[in-house]
Amino acid sequence: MARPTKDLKKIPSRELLLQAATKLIRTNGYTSTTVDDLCEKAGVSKGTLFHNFTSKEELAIAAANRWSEVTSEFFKNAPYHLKKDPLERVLGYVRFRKEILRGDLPEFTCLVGTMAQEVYAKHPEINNACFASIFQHAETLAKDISEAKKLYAPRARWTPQSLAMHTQAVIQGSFIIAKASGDVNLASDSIDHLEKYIQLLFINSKLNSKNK
Amino acid sequence: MARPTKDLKKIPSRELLLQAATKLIRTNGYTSTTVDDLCEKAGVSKGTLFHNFTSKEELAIAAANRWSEVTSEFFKNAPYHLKKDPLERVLGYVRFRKEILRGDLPEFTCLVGTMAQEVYAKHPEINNACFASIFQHAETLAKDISEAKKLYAPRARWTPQSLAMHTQAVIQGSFIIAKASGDVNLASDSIDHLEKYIQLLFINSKLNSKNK
DNA sequence: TGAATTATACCGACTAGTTGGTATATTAAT
DNA sequence: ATTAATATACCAACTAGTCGGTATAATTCA
Repeated sequence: MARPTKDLKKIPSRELLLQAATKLIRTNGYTSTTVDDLCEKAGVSKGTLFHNFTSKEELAIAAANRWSEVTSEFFKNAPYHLKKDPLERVLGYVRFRKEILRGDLPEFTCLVGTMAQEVYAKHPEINNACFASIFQHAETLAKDISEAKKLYAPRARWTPQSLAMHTQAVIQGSFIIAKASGDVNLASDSIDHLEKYIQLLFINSKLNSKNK
Repeated sequence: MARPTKDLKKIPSRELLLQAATKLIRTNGYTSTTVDDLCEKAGVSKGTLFHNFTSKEELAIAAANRWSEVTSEFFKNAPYHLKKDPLERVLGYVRFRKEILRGDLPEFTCLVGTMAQEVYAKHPEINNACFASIFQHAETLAKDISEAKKLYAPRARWTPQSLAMHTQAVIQGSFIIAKASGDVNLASDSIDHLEKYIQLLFINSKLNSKNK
């Protein structure tokens, strides 16, 4: 007794709405994205939206949470994780972030960074979801940084957490510059500087260790 | 024959509106800031707003332009400019940016960075004004970086412009992190990393030069 | 000078359209 | 038959922007 209807089932409305929210909010921000826009983009009626989410705000929160899941999966499967040397994994991460600056701005720009900036005062719950996403992502990176530090710069005074968070700041900042200028290369250049910084941070410690 | 009425004249409505726009948009973003909010904050009627500006968008553009003027004046008068060594001026700038992270978020956060991120797709003219502001500011810094480079790292392959823009990216990114987390220290830490990067960039070049 | 004219700054009620959200109806799944 | 999912019509609040009009200042003219 096959159930072809279920197996061939189309993407559920909830998922379509989350995707629509991600696209539209990345492009135009939270406030400018209207409920009607979301419904139209998802190809779904207003009733469906409010059947799945109690409010536009809740949809935004759900989108931020889904963003966390999707991106963590995306980076988990990225090739740089295969490197055995933790420093190479850290540098691989940074290079990977540069490589994925392709296509139109809303395609590589960060949903949660965009939203956090805009809604932090009026929608603290959305803000919390955004920070959780950024923080969680930074923590994953911090693990590799921590291993690299133990290996190559055990005495350095900076913490892996702060370097991980700095990495996120640079990436978020580079998105702002890219959006403002319309020139992705500026974002790319900034990430190059970040890569160089991390290299210098470790190379220098290596030298210091040798000299002591 | 004194003219006390004129001399004691109150701040013109136009100026009040620009100040209101700066405060409100920094806090809530462009779209969430309503015309009524702006009027109320400025203590001015709607008629007055539209007498001085043709649209909310034009007010935002004017606010971005005024932001350029005010901030450039503010940094021009900052103490780090007195240093004779250009590298010290560059480092002084970075330290100064860290020092002014005081008070509530909307007090030190960047108007044009906030707006650019939000409006780049729907209000390109606002976006242009924002980029002009960021770019102009970066160019001022690039001059000092350029002098420092000639002095201490003439052969390094990075350009003063890209380092100046990177500096802006870090600062903008640190604002996002601060807003998302509600913790100014994270912004502060990120700027510390930036300072260390610039130091390493020059120290390392000095070493390279000596070794050659 | 001082009255007439004109330009500027300002006000707040109003409007046409939009907003997030609801109520009710219809359809599909079990 | 009952529940879940979707659609549509609708609403009250809000939105940016308009309009008719007033108060004040600047300019012109007698």
